[in-house]
Amino acid sequence: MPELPEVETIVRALREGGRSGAPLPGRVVRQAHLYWERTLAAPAAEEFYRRLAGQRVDTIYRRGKYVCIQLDADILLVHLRMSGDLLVTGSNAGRLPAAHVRAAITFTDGTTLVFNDPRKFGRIWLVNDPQTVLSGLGPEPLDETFTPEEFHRRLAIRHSRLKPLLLDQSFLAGMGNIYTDEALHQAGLHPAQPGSSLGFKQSERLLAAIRSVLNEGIRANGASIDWVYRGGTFQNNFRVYRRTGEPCRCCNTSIERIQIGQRGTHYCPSCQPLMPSG
DNA sequence: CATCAACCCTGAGAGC
DNA sequence: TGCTCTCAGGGTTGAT
Repeated sequence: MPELPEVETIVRALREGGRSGAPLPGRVVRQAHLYWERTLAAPAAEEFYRRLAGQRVDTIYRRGKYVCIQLDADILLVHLRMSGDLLVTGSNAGRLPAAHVRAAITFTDGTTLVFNDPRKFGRIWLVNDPQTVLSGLGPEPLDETFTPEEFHRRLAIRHSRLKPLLLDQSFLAGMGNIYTDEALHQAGLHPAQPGSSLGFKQSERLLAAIRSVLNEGIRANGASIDWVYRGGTFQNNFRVYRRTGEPCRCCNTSIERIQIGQRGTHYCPSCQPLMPSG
């Protein structure tokens, strides 16, 4: 499931070329097509086709888990959700990847940007101002200007447990189930620990752990699990995620799996004790 | 604000 | 082998 590192990997591939062919910037849209209309969040399909045609791709960047493709006049925003993927097919391919194509944008050079999404949860927006979609997002965890002091301040006013809090995109943008479990383990914090119970040192340690696992994930080109394969290798570095019953790499204690906020949560009971929050 | 449940979907894995 | 059943998982919405 694409989280920040996986989205970053995809963005870099689209921007710089690589697994998905030559770089996207500079190409001009000839035509778009939707194979599953609900993939398009806004605007209506007819307007989407009309406005997109003729626009040239400018810059490509990531905000939270969104892929942002800046065009001449508008910006194309893509959220991959559970199973989405973006790739570019070659000019002489003429065929789309067999599996689950929900949308395709063909350029004047004959290449096509394909949105593949087996579970149909992914969404695409074409808007003039990205803020109409992205305004609710919290800070970027890897942004250097986002300080431990600021992070601690945000934690201090939230009584929610750390697991659902870190998954809340308005609190912090980009974390998903994998990297949240991994970061909490690295920080030695129990997933049910209330955010407001953390002292400054613990907040600082948590932010460092978050950055550490995200950077590690990016370096590994993301994680490849389930049926969505991206060529990433971070799954080989999991310390707790999907390691239920296996020994903790730090202390050999058996990793446990619990439900917190409707999410499967993996942690080491020994390395991540629940601290009294009084 | 915190918590929970339902919903959107499909493929994988389990059970038979 | 092949069927049916359950469930994960991000995010949104609505209820308590």
